[in-house]
Amino acid sequence: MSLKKTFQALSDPTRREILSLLRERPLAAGDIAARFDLKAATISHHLGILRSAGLVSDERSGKNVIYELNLSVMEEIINWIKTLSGGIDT
Amino acid sequence: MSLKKTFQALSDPTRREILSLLRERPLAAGDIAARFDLKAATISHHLGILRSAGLVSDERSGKNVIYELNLSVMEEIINWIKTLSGGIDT
DNA sequence: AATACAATTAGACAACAGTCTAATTGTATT
DNA sequence: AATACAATTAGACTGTTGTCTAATTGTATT
Repeated sequence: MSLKKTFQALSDPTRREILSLLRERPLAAGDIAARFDLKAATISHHLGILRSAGLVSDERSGKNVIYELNLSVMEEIINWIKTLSGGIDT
Repeated sequence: MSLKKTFQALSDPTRREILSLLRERPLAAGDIAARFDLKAATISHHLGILRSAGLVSDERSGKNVIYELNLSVMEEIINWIKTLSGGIDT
């Protein structure tokens, strides 16, 4: 997972909001879509980008596809910032 | 400075490399441009985006314009990640 | 097996981003 | 004040992004 992909994925407000929703618990694609004023197809597209950036994982459960937050990629970002700042203490 | 602007600015590899260059010391726009296979106008454009995202500050010094890294915006990113992870220990 | 529900994929379209060349602005030197 | 140097701005062009509607796939229910 490249930093480019990660930052690009995080640059969209809708995608950041999706991640925030997943903070509490995993959710089905439909449940996520229901929270936005966007078509389900659009949300599916955003979920695809998040998945491809490694920010979420997905698993089918019957008719639904459950999405779950994956925070490990965030480590990469933090490490990159650390190299920039020469090891700032956050 | 919005997260959108910040992440968008960081999503471009050239801009990330510029920030890395500025890690050591402030540099003139021309010195930065000299490190890349891109036209000076293009680099100037990138510097404008970094400035507008608050990631660098600039100051004119005679004929040159000196760019300096500004890390304070990174705090915002880290804080956002922290809210997502519910206070992960990095 | 037929129908319905959940989600994704395909294709179209407007808006935006990264690059270039050419023109412009700002500062210093002669 | 004329010229040269450093940097930015303007305008054009191509490629990418976010959204939509329509069509498709996958799974469950009847």
